[in-house]
Amino acid sequence: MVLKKNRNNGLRDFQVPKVPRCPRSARTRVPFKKPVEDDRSCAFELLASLAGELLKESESSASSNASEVKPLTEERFHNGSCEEKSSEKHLEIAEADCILERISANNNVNSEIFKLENKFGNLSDTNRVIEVANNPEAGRSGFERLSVDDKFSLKDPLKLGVNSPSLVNLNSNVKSPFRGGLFPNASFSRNGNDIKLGFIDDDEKFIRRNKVCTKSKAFRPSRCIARKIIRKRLTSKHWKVAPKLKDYEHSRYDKGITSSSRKRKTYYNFERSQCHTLLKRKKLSDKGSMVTRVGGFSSESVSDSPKKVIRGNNRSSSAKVRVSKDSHVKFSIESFRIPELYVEVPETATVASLKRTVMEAVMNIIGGGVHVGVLVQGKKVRDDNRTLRQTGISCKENIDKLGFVLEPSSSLASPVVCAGNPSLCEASEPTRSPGTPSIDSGISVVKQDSSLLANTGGDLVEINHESASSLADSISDDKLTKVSGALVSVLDNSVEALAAVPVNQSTGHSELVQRRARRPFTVSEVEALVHAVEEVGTGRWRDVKLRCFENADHRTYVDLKDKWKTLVHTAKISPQQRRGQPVPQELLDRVLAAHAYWSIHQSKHHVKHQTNSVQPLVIM
DNA sequence: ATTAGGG
DNA sequence: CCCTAAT
Repeated sequence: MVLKKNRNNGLRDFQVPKVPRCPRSARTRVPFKKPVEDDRSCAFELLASLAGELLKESESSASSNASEVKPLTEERFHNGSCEEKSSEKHLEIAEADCILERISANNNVNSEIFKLENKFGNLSDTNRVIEVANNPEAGRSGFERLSVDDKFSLKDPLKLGVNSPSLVNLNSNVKSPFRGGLFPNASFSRNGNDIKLGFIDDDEKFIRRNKVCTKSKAFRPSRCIARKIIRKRLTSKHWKVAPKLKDYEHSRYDKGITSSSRKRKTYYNFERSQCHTLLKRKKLSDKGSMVTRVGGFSSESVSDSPKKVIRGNNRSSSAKVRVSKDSHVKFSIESFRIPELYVEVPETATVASLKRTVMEAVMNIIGGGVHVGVLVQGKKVRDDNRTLRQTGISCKENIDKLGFVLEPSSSLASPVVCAGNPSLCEASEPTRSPGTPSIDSGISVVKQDSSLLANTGGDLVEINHESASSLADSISDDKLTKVSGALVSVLDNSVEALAAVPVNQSTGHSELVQRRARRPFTVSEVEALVHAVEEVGTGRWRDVKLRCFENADHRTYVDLKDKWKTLVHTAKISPQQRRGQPVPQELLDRVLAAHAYWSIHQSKHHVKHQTNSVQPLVIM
């Protein structure tokens, strides 16, 4: 079978014609320099990149010539006149500004969105593969988190990956009380007596690159905090209180974060001010809140191919199946549907923040690693091992509903963040979107699980105050209100009921709360962990965290503790039984040594010594 | 908020 | 990783 995506006809929607671009070389090095200005184009770029990746993937897997996908070379760029592109860019931005202004002015987003759609639909030029796409993790959180004073090398985008801890500092003259040796390749930076491991993580870029944020929790990026809160909220199965609207904000919101701790006060306040917009419940209660739903960007462009083509009628994409001899099926995918976006902004939000919000929503989707889902008869084909014939995709069959959807990478089970309206976060099957809320601008973004689209045949659900409260049910019952428009603007002013209905309750899908994406510890991390434990001892995970993982926000002290637990276990079992990325035996030995040592010595006995001076410890 | 331990 | 109980 030939899976061919014609470069001229296919994937047109992801092509980027006008969008200004930097040369590949420049993109890889400077792309994050001025994220704010670039984010718009970044989305387009990512779209283009996505197309490129898809193209590349399919072609390589289909034994076609993968080299058809060529990145824009510097050469090409120069030949292509930077100035032109640059001016185009300004045009684009200006245009976008206009659109968004119109949107905000009229509160009528439909027409404008359609125009945007058309824009997307006209994208042409798949000759570019954006490096970010190489590492799904890298681009997920949005570029705007990268500060200008980024000291990390951006030459190699792959370094931005979670599992690629970048070295902050290489002076690793860190003595281990156990080994008395040096950490060879560990990436430690010495900070007084603290050894910190510098990690770059998509979610943490912001923190790490902005010192301000690392020191005081009061300045912690609201996003992380918010995510935690959201998770917590979504996690708690019993928060069913239906306070009066008036008290809602306080009773509900404060409940979670009001704490006794005085010193965290500012933190909470900050958190609150930043996060309140996240809680869609509150939001929805706000009279002026506007929930916008952006349908997938897809254009149902019709190919002018004269061939005998079965065109997929699925809303999720525009696909064609060409029948050819030797029972090969040729697909011509004209457009993909991008998973829906949920965007919610207060009326008082600025246009700029709306832009960022939409931007981030898009980024979250296409930057988080995208897979392709196949839909037949409106149903998602889940069994990847089935043949096309078995699936009903064959020359004979009349494939009137063949569709493709872009969906978040299902490999990592990231949380579906229902920043605003949890009821919209339908739990649906394995593919969960790594949605990340954007709260920087006081705006929340919710990415809808794309598989929802698939399961529902891609129908859109109208959101309004009537249907919102029962939306979750509607979705799960497949009683979807079809909406012709790609975007529905909602002025919601009475969703009290909704606000009080936990997702779990209304949907019965308690699994909704996603567990965090699995993030295997790297050797460097293990190294750091071992080192910290050696010094601090077990049972003081907070200290361990502070010592070596303060900047690795995705590693909680619980994580560290758990990791230590597994390390000890790993060290005990035979190498054959170990799985995952192998941990150097040397480290495992240290683990055992430290474990043995600290199980005898109470770690508290050594507290003072550990904090200020490296106290040589006797290996048991 | 942390810690410890089971799942 | 998650969840919880106990601090």
